Amino acid sequence: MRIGELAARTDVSVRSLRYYEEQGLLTSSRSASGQRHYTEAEVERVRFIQRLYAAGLSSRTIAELLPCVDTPSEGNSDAALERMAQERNRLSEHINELVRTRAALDILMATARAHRESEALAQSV
Amino acid sequence: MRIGELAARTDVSVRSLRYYEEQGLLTSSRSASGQRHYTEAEVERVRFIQRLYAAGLSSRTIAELLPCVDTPSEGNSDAALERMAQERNRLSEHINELVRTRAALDILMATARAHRESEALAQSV
DNA sequence: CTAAAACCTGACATTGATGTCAGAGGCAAG
DNA sequence: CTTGCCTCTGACATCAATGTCAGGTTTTAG
Repeated sequence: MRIGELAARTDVSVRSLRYYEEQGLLTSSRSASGQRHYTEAEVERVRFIQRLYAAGLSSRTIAELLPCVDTPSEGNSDAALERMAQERNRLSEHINELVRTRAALDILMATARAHRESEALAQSV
Repeated sequence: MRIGELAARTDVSVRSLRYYEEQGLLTSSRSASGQRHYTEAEVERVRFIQRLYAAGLSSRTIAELLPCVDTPSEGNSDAALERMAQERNRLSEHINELVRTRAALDILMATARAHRESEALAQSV
């Protein structure tokens, strides 16, 4: 498929796809005239990339991990495994923090609701 | 306390504290000579702001929610409550996504480890 | 064949939070 | 009083991901 279709199917802009390639996160075969062509597999790959972005990884970090996805053997494995474990921890910590923040929001909302009700009560008297 | 101390205690740069004030997230009383002064309460507030930033809220969004924290009564409550619920949902979704990403990373790591072991095995033969 | 739509490269713009610098003033200790 | 550190404002720089535009080529549909 060409870049437009990949963009449509992944909800990622054409611009971004080209940027991913520039950053070494994505590869494409080129037609004789130079147009990028992708296979089905790239759809999943782009979604995975998006997911890592959403997890707060930079493209540099993603670029370090993806080779490990492509060829899960090789000498890279050792350092890459370390790297992944590290990012995994960062992610876990981040998740914990978000959960705590959500809890804080819940308390805030409960307080606000309580105030609203006490106001309604005051008004009804 | 002055801005330097607040910065030190919250691990937020002086520059950022001034930025928060500019964005309406933080207020300070000024001394006669124009220097900012803060109370103990601001320490917690800055930490909370950082927390919301980490949760992916923009300063604009934070600015919408904080009034509701300061005066949890008033007419703002109604719209603000809606806003908070909305952000709360966004946050929950985000957390879910991160958890799924972490799971994907775990699978990747397991695969890499398996490969490493099978290689070690091959070498030992 | 022709026009519209999609693609190419390369460049510049944008956004948000933050860094950094310059020039000036404030404040505490020696 | 002076020296050193902190603070002030205002401006410009940065970074990463993405948007946007221009000028040119390719592909597709009629």
